[in-house]
Amino acid sequence: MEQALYIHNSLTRKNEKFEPRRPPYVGLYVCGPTVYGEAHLGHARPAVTFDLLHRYLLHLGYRVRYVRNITDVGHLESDADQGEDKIAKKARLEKVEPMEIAEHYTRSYHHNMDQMNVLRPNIEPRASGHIIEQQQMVKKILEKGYGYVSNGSVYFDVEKYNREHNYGKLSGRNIEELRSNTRELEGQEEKKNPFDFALWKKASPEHIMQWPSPWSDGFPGWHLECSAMSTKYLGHPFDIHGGGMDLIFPHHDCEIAQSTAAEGEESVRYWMHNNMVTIAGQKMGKSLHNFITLNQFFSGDHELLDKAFSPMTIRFFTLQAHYRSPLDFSSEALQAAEKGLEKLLKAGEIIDQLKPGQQSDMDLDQLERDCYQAMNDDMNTPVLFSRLFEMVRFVNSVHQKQATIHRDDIDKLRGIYQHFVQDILGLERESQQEEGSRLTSELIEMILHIRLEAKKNKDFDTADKIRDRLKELGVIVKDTKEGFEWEIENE
RNA sequence: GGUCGCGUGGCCGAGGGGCUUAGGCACCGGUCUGCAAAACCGGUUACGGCGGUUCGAAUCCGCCCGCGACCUCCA
Repeated sequence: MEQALYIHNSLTRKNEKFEPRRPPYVGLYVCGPTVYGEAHLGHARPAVTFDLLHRYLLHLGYRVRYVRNITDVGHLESDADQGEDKIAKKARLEKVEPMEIAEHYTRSYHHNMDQMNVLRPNIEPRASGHIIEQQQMVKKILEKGYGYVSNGSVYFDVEKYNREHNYGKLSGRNIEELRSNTRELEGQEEKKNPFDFALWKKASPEHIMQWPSPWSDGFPGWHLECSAMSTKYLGHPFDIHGGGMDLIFPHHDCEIAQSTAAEGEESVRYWMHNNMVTIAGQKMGKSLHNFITLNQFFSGDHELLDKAFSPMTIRFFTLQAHYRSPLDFSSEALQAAEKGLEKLLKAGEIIDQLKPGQQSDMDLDQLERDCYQAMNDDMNTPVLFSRLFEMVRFVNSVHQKQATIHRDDIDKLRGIYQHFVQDILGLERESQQEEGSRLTSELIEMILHIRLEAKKNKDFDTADKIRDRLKELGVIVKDTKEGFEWEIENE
């Protein structure tokens, strides 16, 4: 692979050549879910985006350690009254242990991600399992003089940090702007400046999730877990940190500040951010009644959906847009994606049936170069798909004997398909009742042979009756020159 | 209000100063077919608005309109 991978670094806002610090090893950290509810599209997009990156890096031969956290503690309810721990709040409502809630939704998340063929990260650390590491980081920041204790809580001294470094460099904010824009909120009197953020927060007595610390019984500040866990598992500095665009400020700017304060230098070499998801042109939100969970997509059980959409369709649809563009979901667009995906998967099956000819009517080396070029250009999957669909057209033409392919090129074609469609894009046919279908297949074939006889005898009434009846049962029959083809309709 | 980003044909979605017919879906015509489906071939519909820079702008600049993310304890 001569070409080099370029990725868009949010820090410089430019596409940069990707060069790992210690090849062939690559450290990748991505902000994972807060497990207090079912996974929705806002979870699917970053998961699929960075799954693509993960898979591509593996394909290129890198040894990747992919870390994605599970946030199960410490984050406060914004619209809620008391600033009660989000998970604790839900637990009280449902009368179960907070960890039970976290566990439940973690499993649900895993299940949804498996359905979409998202490879599991190598490590999925939980914030609750890394309280010690987070406390150590707080200590380190205090020792270096970038934090201060106030009433049992520890805050990060943004002003001091900003004198030597650039706070807000990732989001393009500056401290003066923040000063003038900060809203008046309760509890600010503990802080030197309103824009200081918590490293450790003292818990109120009714707060369920809390841990002892030198400063108070409390819980770690929001941004700390990612800094602590990425350092622990990937070292310092590490290669790539990813997440949604909505996390750039304050989350990732705070991470930069914390790590830099603790370690003396920045910890992340490439920042990558996926764009957001909208539904029928609107942002997704519970109050807008367009909040759709992945399970609702898979079942079709939502008023905005005309039908169910398979996990693989959601994956394909997500990848059809570039990860840095906004992605708008609609029933109509998804139905188009469903057909496109089917066409692509079908072509994969046809490749195995191709008959070789004298020469090839398509330059497969060029095709392969084009595919790599698309991926290397900041993972331009829309362009990759346009190349792959050109390949699909060629495959179908050969299948219909309107084009030819040389024997050697069939293997090459199969390789390209395997690498790009299956390995990198992670698109595969969802297993449709594999077991017990052998008898079914043979029965269908037998019936179709009888139909072929009928056709030969010009008994089209019988032939059509068989085809219509099979269609009712979900079996699509297609006549060909040699005889017939059939397939089972989706769903 | 501030920062950043987006606005492409019926729908989705790349590209990004002249030449990409991008691609998918839909629609129309053709080939094939007993018919149909699929596939293949061909076709239609573009670059939010107004100015400017340029020999030339969808692509650069300005303003306007519309949409989105973030703006400190909500990943």
